[in-house]
Amino acid sequence: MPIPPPGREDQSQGCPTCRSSLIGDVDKGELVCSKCGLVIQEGVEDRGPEWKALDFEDKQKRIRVGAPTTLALHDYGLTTEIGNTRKDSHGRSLDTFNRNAAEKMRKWQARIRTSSSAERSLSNVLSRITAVCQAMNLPRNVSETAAHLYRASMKMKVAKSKSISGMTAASVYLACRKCGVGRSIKEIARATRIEKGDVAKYYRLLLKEVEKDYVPPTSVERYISKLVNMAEIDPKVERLALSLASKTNDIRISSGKAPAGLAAAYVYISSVLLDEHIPQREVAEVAEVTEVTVRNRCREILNNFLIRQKLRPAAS
DNA sequence: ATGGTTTTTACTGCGTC
DNA sequence: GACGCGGTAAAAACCAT
Repeated sequence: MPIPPPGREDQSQGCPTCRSSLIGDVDKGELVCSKCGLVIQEGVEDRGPEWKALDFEDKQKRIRVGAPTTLALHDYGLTTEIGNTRKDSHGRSLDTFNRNAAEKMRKWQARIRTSSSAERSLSNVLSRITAVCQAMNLPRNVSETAAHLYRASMKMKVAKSKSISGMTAASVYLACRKCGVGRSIKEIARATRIEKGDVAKYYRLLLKEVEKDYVPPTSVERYISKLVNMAEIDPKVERLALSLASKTNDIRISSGKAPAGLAAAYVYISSVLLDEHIPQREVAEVAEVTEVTVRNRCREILNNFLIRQKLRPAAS
């Protein structure tokens, strides 16, 4: 059943119960009756990720990574196939001349499709990008963005004679940043089995040549959420950490500092304040920084701001 | 290449369970 | 004694110039 464009009504098929017209809710991938709200068909098509996840498990369940018809395929998934049936569109047999012509066209079409070396390498890189994104459980918009970036770099001849794996990693990393998905170079390097320095090198290249706009680093808030998700920390710690972060975000504290360390410090402070007390070691570990860094950030935050614990009504 | 800044490494001492 | 924590010095990594 084809999905009508968003908001537009599809008159061809009515709702089975009230006979009203159907509306395609593209965001949810549903076909919904305009009157009674009945969902006719669910999960018709994945359109982008659902990036609202409450906890880690939820996230695992909801993230969808796939390779449908998009930028991630070298020909956008729009391939023309010329069949080798010996009939024309009306079902009549072709004469010898036309049959030979069709045969030739078919041959060339198949040859051209992936024959140029540029095409072949493009499809190679794109499949690697999707593989990496899949392995890292990244949402689809990231792999799309990464694919787009790689295409752009290729078009601008930046990718020429560059390491394919390096460009893959850099595209994915930049895509993560553009999409606001907090993944560190370190994580990308791990997933692609490339040296961190190389990822950084190609990332800089990409930044300089392709993505000229400023790409803000992943915000501390994102890191906090990520930390909390990964360590399965009580959401109330996250809430406090986020509010502390928003109230104390200050150039004195954050400029030039690794956001992961800062996030770890906020989470740590919050956990202590809420009597959850997650050890420094633990936050440091999931944030992939050292305890020393956590301590230093903590000290700076506490030195610059007076954090008073709000007295809660005595529970006991 | 270089110099300033930040992070890591490695180590020590303190208090508590 | 094991653990969590706070601190320090020096090495390493990072970044802008």
